[in-house]
Amino acid sequence: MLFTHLGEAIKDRRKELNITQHHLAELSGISVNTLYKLERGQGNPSLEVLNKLAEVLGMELKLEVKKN
Amino acid sequence: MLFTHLGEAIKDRRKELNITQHHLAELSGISVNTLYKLERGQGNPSLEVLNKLAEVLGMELKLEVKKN
DNA sequence: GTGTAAATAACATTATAGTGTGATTTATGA
DNA sequence: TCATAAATCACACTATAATGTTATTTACAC
Repeated sequence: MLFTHLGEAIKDRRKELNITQHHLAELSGISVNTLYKLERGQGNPSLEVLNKLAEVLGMELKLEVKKN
Repeated sequence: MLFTHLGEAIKDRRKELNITQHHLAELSGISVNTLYKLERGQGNPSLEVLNKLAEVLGMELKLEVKKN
């Protein structure tokens, strides 16, 4: 529930690139289980996992001061 | 080494707001140890920890497609 | 509708993040 | 210089992320 947002961003990007969970997991060096849960907003992924996925997906993780 | 970037962003923001590690940890509901390691680029923080900190610091975590 | 691949799911095990405690070191202000 | 607070660090314990295996369900091409 908490991380649906990030999970969907990853899923959308994966679909965009037309690769399967299995394939993305393999390319990123993480397990399908971890990816599957992440995409569904379950679990609490580590920064390492997010970074690995971001790299393969051509994405970047940013931490910025919120603008009003 | 891996996560120096995020760690520094958090440390800088904390300094900006003039609060101590102890205080920020308390406000965020995480331990000082976890925060301390994160700021130093050690460890591998979970998304939950990053989100808790981001909220207190008035920041947001974004995952975006990299632009060239 | 049958066969195949992809996604969803449960579960036990292993690796490790997160915590609490206490000690040491580094600022910092009186 | 002395006292106090903040930051750094080690370490053992607990909670849980990540994995591997297997099974089930869903989607999709033929």
